[in-house]
Amino acid sequence: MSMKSKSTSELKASIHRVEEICKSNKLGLTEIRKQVFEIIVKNNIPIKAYEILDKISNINNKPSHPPTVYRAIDFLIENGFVHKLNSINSFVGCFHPNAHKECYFLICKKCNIYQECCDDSLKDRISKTAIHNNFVISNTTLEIEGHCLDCSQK
Amino acid sequence: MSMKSKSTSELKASIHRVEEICKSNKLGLTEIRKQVFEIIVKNNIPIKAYEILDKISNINNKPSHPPTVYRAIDFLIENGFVHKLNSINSFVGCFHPNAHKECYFLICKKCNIYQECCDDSLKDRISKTAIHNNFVISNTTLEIEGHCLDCSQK
DNA sequence: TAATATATGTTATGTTATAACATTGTAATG
DNA sequence: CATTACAATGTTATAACATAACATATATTA
Repeated sequence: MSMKSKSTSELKASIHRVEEICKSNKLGLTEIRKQVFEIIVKNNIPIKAYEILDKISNINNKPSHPPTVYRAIDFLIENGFVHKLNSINSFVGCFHPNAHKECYFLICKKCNIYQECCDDSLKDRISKTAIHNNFVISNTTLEIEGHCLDCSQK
Repeated sequence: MSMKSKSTSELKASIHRVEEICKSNKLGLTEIRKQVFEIIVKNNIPIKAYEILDKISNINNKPSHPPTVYRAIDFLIENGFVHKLNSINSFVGCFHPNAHKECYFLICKKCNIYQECCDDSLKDRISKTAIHNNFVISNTTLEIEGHCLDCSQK
């Protein structure tokens, strides 16, 4: 699997999917939340909160404030539409929301492209590790940093 | 494996081990670096940089500044004596430095006790996932948050 | 000893995130 | 319809986390 960025149609589909999920679950996908989601998914690399803030301010032609952005992000994360990459304080869109609540990531340090890598065998292995330690998982952060194929060949 | 805190003898051994490694590798384990390491390992839960700062200031009876602490932390992380938990912006001591450069963690959200869980099968699984994606790993963050046995029974 | 490298001190500032409270919009209920 | 309640957003301020830049000190070695 390559780490190329998403196509326009993939982006559209992703946005449409979120709209549908919100509609059917009666989640308030307000204008700001939608704007923030679109900014995040259209960015093909992880984006920072204050970068979103700048973009939102530009779109709406008036300054926005951090809480506005962080609240929207919270909403999007709570509902599985967006993930936070703790290792780089950045946010990425989820391209299969509802498939699972946890996502694992490969993050290229050179080109910053990221890739979800949530295969079941990995999930199982983490689950077994937790069980082995009598531990009940609430959430998992797995972020693998390194170099993607393209960047490691250069 | 329980998540109880380390015994005094384990702490002493841990500190002594670091001293030995530094001596044999000619790493400058200065007074401040040693103080910061001891503060981190003696704390049986993950500790934050500014908590370390307070403790250092108290020990030395004079105010220290953030760069002093962050530099010491950098040194300790570079040499594998300490790890950062990105999901909670906190630091923990490593009780088997040099065994491997990566560590995986279970972190109890209730009592904050943490547990290293670096078994090979998990490491292999992560490694395979990377290979499958043509990805070359430089570093991995795996932090499993949830509840330990004691806290999930209460 | 002079030159160099390593570590620390100090000031300031950059970056990331949230608290607290006011205001607005909207839906539900009497 | 007015009232209440709730959800969302606006706004100001500040908390929490981290580093840049430059000065000073300490140790190493040519």
